[in-house]
Amino acid sequence: MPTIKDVANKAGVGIATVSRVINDSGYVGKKTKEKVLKVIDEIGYHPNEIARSMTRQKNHIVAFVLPNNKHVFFSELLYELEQILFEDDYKVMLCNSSEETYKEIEFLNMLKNNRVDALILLTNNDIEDEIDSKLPIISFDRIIENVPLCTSDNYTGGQMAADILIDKGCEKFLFIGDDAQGVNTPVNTEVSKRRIGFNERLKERGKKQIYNFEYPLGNYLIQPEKAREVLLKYPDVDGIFAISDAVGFTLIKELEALGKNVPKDVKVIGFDGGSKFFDYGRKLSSIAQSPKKIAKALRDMILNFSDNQPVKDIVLPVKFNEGDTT
Amino acid sequence: MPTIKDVANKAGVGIATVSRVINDSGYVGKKTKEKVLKVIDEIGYHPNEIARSMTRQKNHIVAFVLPNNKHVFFSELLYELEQILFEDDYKVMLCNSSEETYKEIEFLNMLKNNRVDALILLTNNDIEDEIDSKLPIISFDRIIENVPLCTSDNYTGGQMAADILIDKGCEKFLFIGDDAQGVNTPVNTEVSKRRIGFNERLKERGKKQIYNFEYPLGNYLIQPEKAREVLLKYPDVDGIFAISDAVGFTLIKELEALGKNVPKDVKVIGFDGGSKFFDYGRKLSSIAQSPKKIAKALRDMILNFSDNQPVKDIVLPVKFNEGDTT
DNA sequence: TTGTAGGCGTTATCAA
DNA sequence: TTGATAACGCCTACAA
Repeated sequence: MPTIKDVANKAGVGIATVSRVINDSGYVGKKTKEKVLKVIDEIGYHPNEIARSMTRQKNHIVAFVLPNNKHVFFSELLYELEQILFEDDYKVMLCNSSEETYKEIEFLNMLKNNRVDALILLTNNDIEDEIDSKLPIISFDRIIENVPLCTSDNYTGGQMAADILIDKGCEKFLFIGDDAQGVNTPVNTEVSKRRIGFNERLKERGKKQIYNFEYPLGNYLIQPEKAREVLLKYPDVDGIFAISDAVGFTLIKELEALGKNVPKDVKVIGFDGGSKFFDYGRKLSSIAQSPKKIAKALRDMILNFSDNQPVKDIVLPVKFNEGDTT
Repeated sequence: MPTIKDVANKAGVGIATVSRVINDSGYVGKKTKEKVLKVIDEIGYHPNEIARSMTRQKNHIVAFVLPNNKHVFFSELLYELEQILFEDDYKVMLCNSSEETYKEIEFLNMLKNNRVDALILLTNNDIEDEIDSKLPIISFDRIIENVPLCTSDNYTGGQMAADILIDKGCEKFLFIGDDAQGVNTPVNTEVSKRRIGFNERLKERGKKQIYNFEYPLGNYLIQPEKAREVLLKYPDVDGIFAISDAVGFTLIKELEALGKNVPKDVKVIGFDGGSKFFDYGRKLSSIAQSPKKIAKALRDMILNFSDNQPVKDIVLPVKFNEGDTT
């Protein structure tokens, strides 16, 4: 691999001049510039980004720590994030924690070691003690002291779900989901606001028959047997709000297996987006987050970190995607 | 951030000694070692990986260039790859090309810029001219001269599909899929061997009624209208081999919409895995690739690159996952 | 407008 | 066993 020195030698100039040319900085004579560019092309010189990172102590990499890139919503978010950061010449490092504490911590160390420009953290464990809030960390969906937060408006989303079910005539409600989200230890998650918003709005509007079933989901899914058990336990429920689309879908399948008609007997609303599942059966009504908007918000936060600007929390709006299950 | 120098000063030793301690290399006195480790802990020293990469001219990063991490099969492969490389302390950089030529090329440049130890390339465009085969590039599913290849045994997979459909009594066959896989320009892809293996085995076993429908899929999906059009064009077909599960699913939906019974009237086999779709409706019979095995093979190839060992092509076996569509 | 030299934080070589 | 010191490739004062 040719270096800046090779270019300088061959062009008969100093390395500083070559540096100025490739960075388009400082004064460079027109002819000199042309000559340098020609040599660069001839010998196929590419600046060594590692060396650049060395002086800058930044490597233009953003690490995204998440439970699992296979999950539909996460995969969309990951995709949008990578797409938008590409425009600013940031690269995305994929860090699947598989919900393991030791992996989350290892990735945190990577931030310290690798000097990534920023780390986006979607934890499933209580690793607050491991976090140095002076580092460029952004939390997605988890509330961590002194760490800037990006999330969707889960509380309003819960309220919306309540309003929709009430307006459609439901009387007996069930929320089903994983409140803790932590596998090994509970984490303080934004996601629980879905339940809280749902419950509070129901009460505000005078509804009394509300069941909450909080089940520690493994891998963000509910086992069909468990779902059926819950449905059998609350057979008179006619309005269900599921913490995610994935859970919502399992519920619908089990409801139908139990001979219920969705949405006639029971209405179901999920959370995340719904559209992703359209190809595979029912169109699930869902409170939708926008992966694209989230990605943009994260990008803005990252750029603020880079510019040493203050990084403020961002809460993004959700919207109702009507399917055929309400 | 403290540096190796800070550790050396505080411990009253030279930086070389500290280096030996953190790398566990060379001789270090027991007491010296303890002292150094204590200081490292006290001041919270983390070796700067950028500087390490500087001397090594390697950064322990593998770039994975793929069309889109949202696709089910790719997302599984990505996940498995990240998981397995984590064990060897490699980080994975996600590079979505979105099937765009300029992005693929930009990611190739990243490799030249010395950022990554290896680059796994799943292209959708003819960028062979841009590839320097002396660089640590591994091609997945695409045949590129002088670039080591990792792929599943698509040819045998096609043969298997033929055998299964024949054995189940089918007489009139349809292959449907995207042979070129290139969006802008055709690429020489391993994937077309699915069709070739299928056709050749059918002929070997004396079958004459074989239709091939090669449709340039955008985004790896087939539009439902297009699928229906094809099915109407070949109404007497009773055995279908789809290039992917995603295409297979669309076909099943359209077949059912046309009043056909799957598998009674028409049998359908997909390719990739099948199980991923189990939750959302039919259990599609499928020639399954193993993302885990592929990831392991890729890991081995990467390690060989690192050790300057020869890197040989790897072709992995596929197996038939029986669902309820055959 | 250009070139020299020091520094970024490590590793590796070579004396001591 | 240790510790200077020279790379690694680039950027950036500072000088010329």
